[in-house]
Amino acid sequence: MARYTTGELAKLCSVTVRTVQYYDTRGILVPTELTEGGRRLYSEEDVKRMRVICFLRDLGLPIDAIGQLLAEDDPASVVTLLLDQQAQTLREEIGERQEKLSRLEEVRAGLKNAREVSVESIGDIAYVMNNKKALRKIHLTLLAIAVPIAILQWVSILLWILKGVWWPFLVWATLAIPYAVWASGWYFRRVAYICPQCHTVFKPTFREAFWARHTPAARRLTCTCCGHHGYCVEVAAEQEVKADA
Amino acid sequence: MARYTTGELAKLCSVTVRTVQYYDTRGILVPTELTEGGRRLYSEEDVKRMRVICFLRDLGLPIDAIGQLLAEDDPASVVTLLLDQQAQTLREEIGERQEKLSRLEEVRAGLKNAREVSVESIGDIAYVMNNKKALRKIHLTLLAIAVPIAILQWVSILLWILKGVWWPFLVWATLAIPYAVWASGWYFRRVAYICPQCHTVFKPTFREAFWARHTPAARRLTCTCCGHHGYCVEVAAEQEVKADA
DNA sequence: TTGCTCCTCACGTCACGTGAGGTGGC
DNA sequence: TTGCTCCTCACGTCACGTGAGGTGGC
Repeated sequence: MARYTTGELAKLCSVTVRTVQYYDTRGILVPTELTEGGRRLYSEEDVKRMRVICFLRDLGLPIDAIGQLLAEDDPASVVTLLLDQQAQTLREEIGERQEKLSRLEEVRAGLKNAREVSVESIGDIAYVMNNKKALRKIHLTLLAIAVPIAILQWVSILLWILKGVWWPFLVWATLAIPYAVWASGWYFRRVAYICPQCHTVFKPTFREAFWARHTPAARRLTCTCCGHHGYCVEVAAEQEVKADA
Repeated sequence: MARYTTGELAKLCSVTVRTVQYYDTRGILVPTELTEGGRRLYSEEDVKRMRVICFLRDLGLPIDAIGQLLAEDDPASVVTLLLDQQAQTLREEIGERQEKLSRLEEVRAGLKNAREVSVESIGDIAYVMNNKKALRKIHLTLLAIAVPIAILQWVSILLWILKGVWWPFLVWATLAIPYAVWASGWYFRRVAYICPQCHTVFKPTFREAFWARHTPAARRLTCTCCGHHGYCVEVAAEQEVKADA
């Protein structure tokens, strides 16, 4: 009967001697024989077993699970479960990493837009990203508020032009202006801005915010903290401001 | 100036107290102040820094890298590199896991076809999977050998039917039969079979293999090791058999 | 004084890698 | 005798979790 030393087994299975020794101490693959000098000797069977261990290990199974599986009287019942679990784990790990990857891309995009790359600007990007869901909710709500008014506007205008009926437009105008002011107030109570200079989250006055130049994501404001004037990225306010603010 | 205890900071950043302590010992986030009693006190700045640390950590960056990044005078040059590296790492990890996942599915399919689920049958599946590339190469070579002969066959048959020229078919037939025997010999010297009973890789006699019933992946043979008769999965032989075999 | 929080060791996780110092076997 | 292989500790990896045993601070 052929006998292999630790080193020979290691070479046959493309692992290190240390790995073979480790599997012995863990009881995953115990040598068939020991020399008087205490050296491990492995049989042909052991080589096959080692190959199975490496194969399962390379699928990502933990070695303890492999050890238990190979010690089982009836592996059939365990192995399918184990493989299913592992498949599930792998899918989850892939999902996690894809999520991280897409967040990473977002950060890279954020850094390109940043004035300077500092710890604080990374903090700003983190803040904006964590805040995005809340901000989107506010935007969607505002849209839901604005859409019916816009519809009424166009209906009244069309009535005027096509039918010469002018009074619906007058009704619309008298209602729409206070409505728009109220909606703006509602909106600015719920959002805040990040100063790119001092990185503080601040709330501008209603008047300044209302008339300020803006892009879809930022507004040209004066920071209430450091006085810096420039485009500030919009975020959802931490909590609604109380009546006195 | 607001000061936060370890527990308060932990709550604000949704981490454990132990994590906060750990980041201190690692020098990633050292508290601004210590009480006389040796308790850590963190400032508002520290909270922001902790948030950045957690944000970057959640992208999968190692904390040492985060620590170095935040200690940098000019993070700009480092941060892009670091993020690019991390993106690369994540992509590789996703690739690895997808590869493992597809191998897992293969194993599950293999187990369904196995007669019984034992350590040896897992070994067989591993063997077949590792062996697949070599086997595919043999199959493709055989195909390359067979295709020209098949073309000649059809050309000669068509000549006979359409033009009444019969002699090309005769020439084809006299050449094709020895050629086919030679090709079969070439093929069977290069493949072997796994016995589903004793899990040995064996080579049948040419005569038995040539006449045996078969499917695309298996052949009905008698194991030269245990005498078991039944379908045996085809694999590429470890090395070409020498002249005397 | 009683809870609660915080402190510092120090071990455990997972699958080995990497020496250190010694020895078997050709 | 000389290399080469193998042996057993034992520490290191990574980011903390989990007690143990003690103490600060309200």
